[in-house]
Amino acid sequence: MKIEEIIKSTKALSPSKKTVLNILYTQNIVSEKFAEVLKPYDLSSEQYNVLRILRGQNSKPTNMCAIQERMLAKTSNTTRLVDKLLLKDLVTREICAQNRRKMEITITQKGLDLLAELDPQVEQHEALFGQNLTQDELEQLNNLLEKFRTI
Amino acid sequence: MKIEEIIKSTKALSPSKKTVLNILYTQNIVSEKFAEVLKPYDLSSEQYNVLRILRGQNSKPTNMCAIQERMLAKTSNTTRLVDKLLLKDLVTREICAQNRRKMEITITQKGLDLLAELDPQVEQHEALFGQNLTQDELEQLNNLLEKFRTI
DNA sequence: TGTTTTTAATTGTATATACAAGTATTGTAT
DNA sequence: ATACAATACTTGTATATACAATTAAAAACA
Repeated sequence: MKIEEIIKSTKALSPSKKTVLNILYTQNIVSEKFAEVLKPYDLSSEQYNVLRILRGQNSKPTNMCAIQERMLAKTSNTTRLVDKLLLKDLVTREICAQNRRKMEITITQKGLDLLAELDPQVEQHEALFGQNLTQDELEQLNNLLEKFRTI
Repeated sequence: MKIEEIIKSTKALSPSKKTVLNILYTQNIVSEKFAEVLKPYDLSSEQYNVLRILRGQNSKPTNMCAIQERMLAKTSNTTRLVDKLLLKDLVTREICAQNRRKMEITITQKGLDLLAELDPQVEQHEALFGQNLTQDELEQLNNLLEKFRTI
């Protein structure tokens, strides 16, 4: 459905405005669907993202700064996300011996098992959206988005 | 910057995964920049969106359902957004005489003035992102996003 | 008419975001 | 060595999202 129909706009919109709205709306759709995938596991997409980052570090201890750097939403509050993951025993948190200001966050086996269980479902979620586009079109979309956000 | 660099991914990502991440990340950039535009006016993007919808109804009284239908984030809590706008005298809220379950939300002159002041800045925000793309490319991007989210 | 269902909106609770202020540790400079 | 600045993280407050439960009014129906 065209974005004008979705927001029930009566007047025509400029191409730039349409693109901004399309990006916001598409993100909403993708995120809602992803939340559905995670819901049975009582995990928010932000918590999932932190776990994924920790595994990406080959499960080595990672400090808060490094996690934050790798997150999509650069301003999200990593402390409180890690707090939630700690309560579920999906990560551990220890003070770094070399620099006592730093925290070492490590994904637990339970966390790794959870991610392993989620992997095929996450892949399916991504493939679901990709299905209507060819590889070429996906690449084209990626290039256009990159160009668009470069200001 | 490519999405792999942004999330500092060491391994290659599937085109679908890249697109999902690109959409989430681009939305973040666009939204952050938009929040900056609104900040001096002490208005959140969601509050702005409600005001824009009310003006779009030619400033006629609009009930909560109609507002919600036009919002991009379909699950956002319109009651509490309107509460905030009421406190700032940007809208009024009255019980509908025909159907006392419904609420009639109307944008005030103060709300209209605020939007009028914001209009050029909002347009500039959108144009800023569109500047690196031709009209054709913007249209292409709109079509690809529409195709991508159709599942 | 009285009961049930549907509709419209509000409220409660948990989570997340945005941003500023605060605390503790380390680094640097005199 | 002491003072000051920078770094790393936490905490507080307001706002927004997600979702379920609740309230109130209107519609449907027996």
